[in-house]
Amino acid sequence: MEIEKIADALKALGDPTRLQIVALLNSRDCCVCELVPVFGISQPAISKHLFRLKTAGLVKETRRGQWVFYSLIREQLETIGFSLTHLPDLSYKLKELEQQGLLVQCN
Amino acid sequence: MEIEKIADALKALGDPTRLQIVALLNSRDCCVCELVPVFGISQPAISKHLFRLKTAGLVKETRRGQWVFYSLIREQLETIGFSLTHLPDLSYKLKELEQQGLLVQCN
DNA sequence: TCATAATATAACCATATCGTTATATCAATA
DNA sequence: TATTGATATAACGATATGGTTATATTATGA
Repeated sequence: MEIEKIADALKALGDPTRLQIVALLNSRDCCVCELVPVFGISQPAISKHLFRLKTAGLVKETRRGQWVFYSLIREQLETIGFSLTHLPDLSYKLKELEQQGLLVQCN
Repeated sequence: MEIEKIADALKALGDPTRLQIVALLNSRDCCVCELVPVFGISQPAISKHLFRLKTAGLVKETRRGQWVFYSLIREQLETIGFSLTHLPDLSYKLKELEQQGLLVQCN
């Protein structure tokens, strides 16, 4: 892959919110409505981050009825030479929200 | 490592010039005066990119007399989960400049 | 010690980035 | 079909980024 494309993907990963989104998606696919309450930012901000990751070829979306789920494209991460194994497991954030009843039932 | 630190290092890598600098340093340590002619940008611009990489903990500097050589901190790249093996070998750029006599004799 | 070469820092500017709020789009359902 | 909920897009603003030129710093050598 051209070095500019790799740089673009690394830049997409080089934001704390997006990198945490990627870490979450590493534990399981997530719906936009699940990601919003994890971070203290607006739904449009989350949508834009997801769009940025999608543009870099790092995630793909799947609509399930009303909801849109995002998942990692692991081959692309492999292609740019980035390994997820060094990222912390953030799935506890989703679990906490779920226990507090702050997640919409989207699946 | 905290995810913010990883994101910061990935952001440092997420610029085409800096990623190419890293690719060059992967082939051998380089002096600032060698890097300047490789890219079409000014010496201060190169210095700032190197400072950014240094701040992210990705490179270190060693002064040899008049010249300052930069080298990769490979453990840090490993720590953030980034592998250099997918980067193209850019050492030909230095070789071309050398053959054209456009490199200062700095070692 | 003074001139020169290499590098770093300062000040500045144009553009990109990342957030916001408001609004549009799309699917589900009463 | 009208309403509601989820998501995307538009428009905007504050700050970050990456380049420039000018200047300061540091080391070498006549």
